[in-house]
Parts: sequence; C-alpha cells; structure tokens
Amino acid sequence: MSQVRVRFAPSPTGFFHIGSARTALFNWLYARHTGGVFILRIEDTDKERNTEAFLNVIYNSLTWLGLNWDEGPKAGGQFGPYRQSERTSIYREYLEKLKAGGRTYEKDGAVYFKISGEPQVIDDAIRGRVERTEEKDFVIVRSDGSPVFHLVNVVDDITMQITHVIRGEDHLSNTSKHTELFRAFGAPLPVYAHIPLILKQNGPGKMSKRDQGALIEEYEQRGYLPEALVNFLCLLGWSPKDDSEKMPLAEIIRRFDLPGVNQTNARFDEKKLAHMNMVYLLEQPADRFVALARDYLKRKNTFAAGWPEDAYFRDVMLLSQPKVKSIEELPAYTAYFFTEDFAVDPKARDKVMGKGDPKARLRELADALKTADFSSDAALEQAVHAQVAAHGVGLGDYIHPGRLAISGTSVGPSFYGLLRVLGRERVLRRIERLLAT
RNA sequence: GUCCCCAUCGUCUAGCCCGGUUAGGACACCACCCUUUCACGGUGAGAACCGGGGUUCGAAUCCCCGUGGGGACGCCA
Repeated sequence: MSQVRVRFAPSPTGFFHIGSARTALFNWLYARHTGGVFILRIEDTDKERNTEAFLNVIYNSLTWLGLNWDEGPKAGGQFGPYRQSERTSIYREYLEKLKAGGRTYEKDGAVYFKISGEPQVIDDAIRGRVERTEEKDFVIVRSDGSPVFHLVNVVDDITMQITHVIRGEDHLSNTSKHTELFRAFGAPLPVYAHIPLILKQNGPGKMSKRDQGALIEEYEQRGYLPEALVNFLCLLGWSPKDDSEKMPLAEIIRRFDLPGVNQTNARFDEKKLAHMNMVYLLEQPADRFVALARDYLKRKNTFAAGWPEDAYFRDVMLLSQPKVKSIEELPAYTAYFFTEDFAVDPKARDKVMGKGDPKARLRELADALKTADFSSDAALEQAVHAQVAAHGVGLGDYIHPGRLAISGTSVGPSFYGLLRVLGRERVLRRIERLLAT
C-alpha cells in the first residue's frame, strides 16, 4: 500500500482552539503511526477574514504541542505552495476542467457547480457506510473571482495526493459536495474519517473559540505542559481500549488507529485536563519545572521590584513542586518567600494562636533555631526534635505557630524545607515579629 | 423545517462487531487512612446501559420505531 498522506487544513480566521488542535493531533498521530506524511495546509481563501497574526497563532500552537509538519509553510514540500491564497492558478486550471466537462454555469457573476444528484456513498473509517444525496448546485467561485472552500479543498486534496481525510464530524454533510467534485474530476476518493466533535462543558452545542478553556494559547500561558494537553486530547474521542490513560507519546503513536476512534461527541472537562496536567507536573525534572515557573512568574510580572537570585528562586520552586497542582498556584503559594510584607491569614492565626501558650513555644523554637544547622532538612528536623524533647511538648506546638510566623498561613511545603530555604535570619526575624504583636 | 451522525455513571470511557459480566477504569464528589500543615498517595462508598417494541432460553450487546443530543443546510471554512 502506498504511503499515508494526511493534512491538517486550518483557516486562519480566529484563534486556534481545542477542537482544531484535536483534529490536528489525530491527523498527526495517524501519520506518525503509519509512517506517513503530515501536511499543513492553510485555507485562506477568504481574504476578508485572514490576518498574518492568526497564521502565527497556528504555527505557534502546533509547534508548542509538538505537532511538527512534514510538508507545508516553512517546511516546504514538492506539492506546494501550501497556502491556498498562492494556488490560484491551480484552481483556475481545475475550474477549466469542470467547464470543459459542462459541469458549470454562471449566475449573478458566481460560478456554480452542476451536481449529478446521484446518491454519494462513502465508507467512513469511523462511521462506516454513509449515504447522502446532494440536492442543490453550489457556488464554487465567488463573483469576485475567488474560489470557494469546497472547490479548493477538493483540488488540494487531489493535487497533494491526500489519502486520508481526517476531519470533524461537522464536515460529514459537506462530504457529498466533495465526492461530487472528486467524481467530476475523475479522481479517486480519499478514505474519509469523520471524528466526533468536542462539546462545550456547559450548555448545548459544540465548543467554540469563545468558550471557557477553548484556546490553546491560553494553556501555554497558564503554564500547562503540552504533553499533558496532548495526552488529554487524544483521549477525547479515542480510546486505547484498556484502562491506560497516562501514556508516553511513543505509546500513543504506537496504539493510535482510526478504528479506535469513537463515534460519540465528547464533552470537554477542564477538571480532568487539570488532573492530567498535575500528574505530568509532579514528575517533571527540576530544570523543566523551574523553567516553567520562571516563564510563568515573569509573564505575571511577579517580581516587578527585581528578580530574586537564581539559586534561591530555584530552591523555592523545587520545594513547592510536590505540593502544587498547577503552575498557576505558584504566585500565591510562594509569595511569602519573596517579601517580608506578606499577608497573615486571620483564620489560621486564630486557630494556631488561640490555644495553649504559642508564644512561649515560639520562643523555644527560636532559641533552637539560633544555633541549628540550616544546611539540611534532616539537621533542622533534628534540632526541632531535640527542643521538643527538652521541653516535653508536642512537635505540633512548634510547627504550627512556627509556620504561621514565617509564612502567615497554615498551609505550605514541608516545615523543615521551609526553614532551610528561608534561612536563619529571615526565619528568626519573622518569629520575633509575630512575638511582638 | 430538510438531510446526516450519535446514544453506558455528572464527565471521559471499557464492554457491543462474535448475546450469558457482581456492567470495569479514570475525573469529579463523599468518607476513612497516611502526613502533627496542605497537596500527593492508599482504601472504600454512592453513581450508568434513554424509552418502547421485536428476535432469542437469555439483549447494554442484534433489528425496528420513538425520544433525546449533535451537526449541516453561506458567494464562511
């Protein structure tokens, strides 16, 4: 069998959204699975609505997701150009074929395609046999001379030798128009595979670019991991048929196939995506996590007053990595590491300072920390434990007021890690400050 | 309205093709355990075969009809 050639053909008329990304992903996965070719083609025949900025959104999002294209803009290829706005002579040539065959007529300045009216049957790789009869002639060239989607889509698929058309189910009823054209050109039909749509998570209808969580760029900006998004996305409408969920990309590629794609629309669930992202985040190597955190905090302008020292920043982030579910939690979670002017949670304060004699305990804790070895968590733990033994109190009698004093909250990373990273000076100063109130 | 597609927990899904399962997993939610924080993790609970007819000894599974959901009906793509 000849090599699989699939294409992703977005129109740069809006932002790149989750449905487009999933379509791109399925095409890419199928190409990689079969050792085929993944082609990026830009469908920019509607001059009114296209902008260069939107084009870059497509390139950036695909690149961020890791969906590299073998042929297309920037990549080149022997079937180019890959932007429809640059292929007008090809469309003119194919239009002539239709004219010569007597399959067109002009009305009000637009060129119409004369349908055959025969039932159009496809053997969809996902849906099986689908039959639909096209009932009306349709416009293939606008009165301003520009070719319409249906024409260019088919001509490009023919000339680029596309073997499999993997696209959203919203195109299923367009398919009869397309097969009419393929037949009029005397070209063999590609294999069609209409994948289910992604429905918005609240309310009726398919996900649109205006819906919450729809834009790919947003995930990049929120510090999501592209591999987590890819893993989540591949499970929307496809299943490996066992209980596997988190899978390395190589495994997804190996297992992905068209018969495994569902026929049912899937509702987008941001909670599950967030969970997938957390699982990936937890296992990130230190350098990657720190880089992600740095990019995010930089974007959030967290350190307007000046960027903290690299080593310190790294310590803070790595201390927090096992505790946060997303990069987005980091600014609030780590705020007190970077300023003395942090808020004290009144609820935590009431709870911690309301019973026993916490101030006496804080004094004892401070005494122990004055001479403690701050070079490791274990050494700090040992120092605190020794003080616990010396005064016959509970460990919690030190940890809870201590945490409140140095972080202003009752939640946070490991207490000893907290002490170590903050350092003796800051810790003692903060304890004294609370003692003074 | 016409045409096309679809139908298992709240959500993503396995099981359906090749009828016999305590209908499985994950997210979310709840409880408990772990941890003297929080999160992670662990254990457990609740939670589904859209309805009606057939076929069959037996139907989530096959067939039909409803109903529901989705999509398409542009000189948008």
